[in-house]
Amino acid sequence: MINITFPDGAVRSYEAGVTAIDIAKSISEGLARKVLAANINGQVWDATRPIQEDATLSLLTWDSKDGQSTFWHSTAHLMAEAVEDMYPGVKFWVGPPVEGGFYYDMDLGDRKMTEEDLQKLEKKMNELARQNNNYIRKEISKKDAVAYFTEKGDEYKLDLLENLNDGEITFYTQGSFTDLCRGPHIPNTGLIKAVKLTNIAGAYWKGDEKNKQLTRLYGVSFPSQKQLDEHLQMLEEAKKRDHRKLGRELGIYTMDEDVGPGLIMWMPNGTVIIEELEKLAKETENAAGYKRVVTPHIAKESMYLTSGHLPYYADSMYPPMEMEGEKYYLKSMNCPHHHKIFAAESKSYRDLPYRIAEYGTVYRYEQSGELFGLMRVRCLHMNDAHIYCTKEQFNDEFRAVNDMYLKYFKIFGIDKYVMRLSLHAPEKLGVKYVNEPVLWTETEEMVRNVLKESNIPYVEVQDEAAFYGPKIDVQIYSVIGREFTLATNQVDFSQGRSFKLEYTTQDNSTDTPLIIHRAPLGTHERFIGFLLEHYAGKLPVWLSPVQVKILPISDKFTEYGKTVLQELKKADIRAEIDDRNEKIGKKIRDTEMMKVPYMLVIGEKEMNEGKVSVRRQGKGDLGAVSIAEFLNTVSTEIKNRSSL
RNA sequence: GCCGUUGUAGCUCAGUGGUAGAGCACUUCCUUGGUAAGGAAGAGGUCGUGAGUUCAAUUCUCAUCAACGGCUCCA
Repeated sequence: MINITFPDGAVRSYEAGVTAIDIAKSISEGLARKVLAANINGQVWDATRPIQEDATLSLLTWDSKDGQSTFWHSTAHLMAEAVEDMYPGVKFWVGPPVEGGFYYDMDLGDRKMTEEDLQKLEKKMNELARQNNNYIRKEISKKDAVAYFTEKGDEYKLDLLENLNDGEITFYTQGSFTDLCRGPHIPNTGLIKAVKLTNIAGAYWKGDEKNKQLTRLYGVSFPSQKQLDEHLQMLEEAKKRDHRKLGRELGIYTMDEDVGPGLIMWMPNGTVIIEELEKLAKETENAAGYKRVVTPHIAKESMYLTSGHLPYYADSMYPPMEMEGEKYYLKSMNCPHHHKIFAAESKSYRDLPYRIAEYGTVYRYEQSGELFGLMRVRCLHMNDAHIYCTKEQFNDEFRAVNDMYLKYFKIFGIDKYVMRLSLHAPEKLGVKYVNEPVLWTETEEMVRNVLKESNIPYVEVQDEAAFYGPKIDVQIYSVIGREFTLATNQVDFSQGRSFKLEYTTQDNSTDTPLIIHRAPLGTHERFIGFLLEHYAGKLPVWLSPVQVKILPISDKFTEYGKTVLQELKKADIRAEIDDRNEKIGKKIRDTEMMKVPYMLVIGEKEMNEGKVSVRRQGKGDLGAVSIAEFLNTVSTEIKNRSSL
């Protein structure tokens, strides 16, 4: 007999060799039907795998993340079975569960998969699922495993086997499909009640673009049709807050083939948002001791050779223009220009920290397939600044930048983000990173300390640093789940030397400053893209292109409406009047759709009493107040940059 | 850049080997209406671009450009 410890601490005895399913049955049949897998001593196991020793156990159902992953992983196998049926001779690479579903990478040879095939595959998968086949785990020797896949002619699985040893190789079989797989899997295909194959994509083998491109099939599945329907419904809802859709509907930005891919044109509404963000940035930076600078959009090749950018990033810079025998590049970063400003006057330690800021326009020739709405573009406006400081000043400066981030995030109500400490990879020194092993270690430790001291939660990631130093990235997710770096705070111990930047120290020698590159508000493009999705288009009043819309009931009240409009404009409120020949219901609907935060409905009653009837977007009628009272409310809300 | 999909009016989308349609938006007229779409009429597109097949191409084929879903990349 063995002792099984349950999550609540209860201990029960079972025969050795008992399975999680058996245990579930001993509790209730209903529970047993829902069990997908089990957590045994902290490891996820098949619910059908015999337990031989004392163990802690928790049963995993759809309600747990591990349960879902197992479910999706098993569905990937089911899909592979269907694919093998439709495409005999197909070779498989890997098919893991991912956030929101699963995929399987495969080599179809010369054949192509089309959207129609997906529906046929779904049908086949449903058929196979209804056969109620068990997922059967089998431990197998490396020799036999190699023999199996050699026979099958699947060089991808053989490649996987190369890195595995006897004793750690298992096969899983369901129905007619057998796969090399670590597992675990759900007990039976019959649990998979609803399947949706979402898309076909190419994916390089082992993620390397030099390798062959495999066909990747994405899908998602659920234990009930209802859950699938809800999932699809949720995706539909998410699409509604896609910044590309909102950007068009709200007149924020546009793009045009004649202008070029990835080149954003900000329309009047979007420009208002830009100006408000810049106002915020300038206020904040002024208060924090930054000075503003303005630099040109181009520079000679020699500067990017000095900076070291050209060798690393030539491919993603627009090709140079030739003038007077010189090559000029569109700038893809502002730092070199800023360094030149630092170098323009001799500096002493008394001048440090020297902080200069610019909403700099930079151009990056991003790969065509990477362009994505406002999030990934080829011309961007960075909330850029560079801080030149001594080693002694570094901690305070770096922390001040972090504090600035947190201040901004509070204003925007940004709470779902990950701070990522991006470190170098020692084996790539001299290739991807400047070859200064000691400086790397030192500065990485400095940055880590700042994060620790300020109690900011963060994750460390290798091989994500800039070529000139470690950095902290703030990662966010778009509504369709793509990850982006919203803001960045970087240490640079390299360019100061490259540009021979110097300051006179207190003892009259010279030293090179450390440089901090920072962009808490990222770029206008990405930040506004993010904000549109974050607020679902319902921007706070201070950011709204139109803050107040005046809606006269009929044209008899247009004149009064215009006097209200003048009052609002005098108070610097962005207001408009809807004097179209439309009914009030129509005017309200249109204004609601444009997500204007305040609507002022005015008619006979309001005109006679010198009032306005206030309607808040998404909230409805708030009743009538005097013009002065409304002005006061709105002005305060704007001044405080309130989020609601 | 690579794989796949798509490209018809400002927007969302039907449709066809014989040079096109709806809804919304737009213009004009009627209507003067109290908190999410009042009514009528009108205007608007060489069907992404280029070539090929054909008596005839928006429709079929190829190329190209762009967008979309991924992969790779992201100072």
